[in-house]
Amino acid sequence: MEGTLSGVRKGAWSQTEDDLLRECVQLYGEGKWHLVPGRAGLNRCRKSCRLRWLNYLKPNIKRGDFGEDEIDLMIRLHKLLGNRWSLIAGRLPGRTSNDVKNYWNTNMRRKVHSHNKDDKNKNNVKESETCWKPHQVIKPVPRALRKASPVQGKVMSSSKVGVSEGVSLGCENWWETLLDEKEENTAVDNMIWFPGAKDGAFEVWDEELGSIASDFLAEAQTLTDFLLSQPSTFVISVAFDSMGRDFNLS
DNA sequence: AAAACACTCAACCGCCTATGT
DNA sequence: TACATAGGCGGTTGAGTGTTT
Repeated sequence: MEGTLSGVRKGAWSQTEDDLLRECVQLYGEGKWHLVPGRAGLNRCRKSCRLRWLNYLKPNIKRGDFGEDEIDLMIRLHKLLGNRWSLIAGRLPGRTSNDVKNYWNTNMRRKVHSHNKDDKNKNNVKESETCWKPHQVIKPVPRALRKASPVQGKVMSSSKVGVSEGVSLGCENWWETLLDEKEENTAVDNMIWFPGAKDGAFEVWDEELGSIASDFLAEAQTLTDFLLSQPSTFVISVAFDSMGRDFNLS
């Protein structure tokens, strides 16, 4: 794994390198990763430095096994967001996207696999005892509603889902009405939409995906209930995160 | 005891997007 | 508008370690 081809060191980080990187970040702060190798005196590429810091050296990184609550939240988030590991990790304090991804790929994949086998055998084990079954991932498709005008922009259609182009949201401050009743917020030409894409773009879920989202809504009479219920509040905060806005439910 | 196999996780790679010129 | 550069992300790899045979 280790090598110095093209002059840049690769492979596992030594204690000395870790110390240099830590010192550099403490001195200059995070960011400007292209300057870090020079500043720290490291023969590593910017990406390697960034990754090492984010996944290993950064303070408050939680090590060790995932707790039950973390796993539960991870499953819910994955159900909603798909393989958006950084977003999922953002909702799991102290966990990195790499941790989440690794955990999912090792533990959860195996569970899916074993579940499929179980299905074939059709034994008497109750669903609640198997704890887990493969779910259909809601993979939101970002639509063209850029941050320049996340409010007054248009929800662009996708021929795949067959929605009329350019549905105006007609909502000056959409986040202010986010907590209104679901009828007002979810129905756009038979589609369910949520803000939540990167950089303020909206994401639109078609009816099929919406039916899965309804799992989350099942226990709530209104969207307000849904959004305010744990752990679904991340839906809002993800949206606010992505728009660079602070969000506080209290 | 040792070989084979399975698993974990740190790290790399390539791609995409945002931003600056 | 086009290009260059940086930041960030998900997918994948492979060395190290643990377990089984």
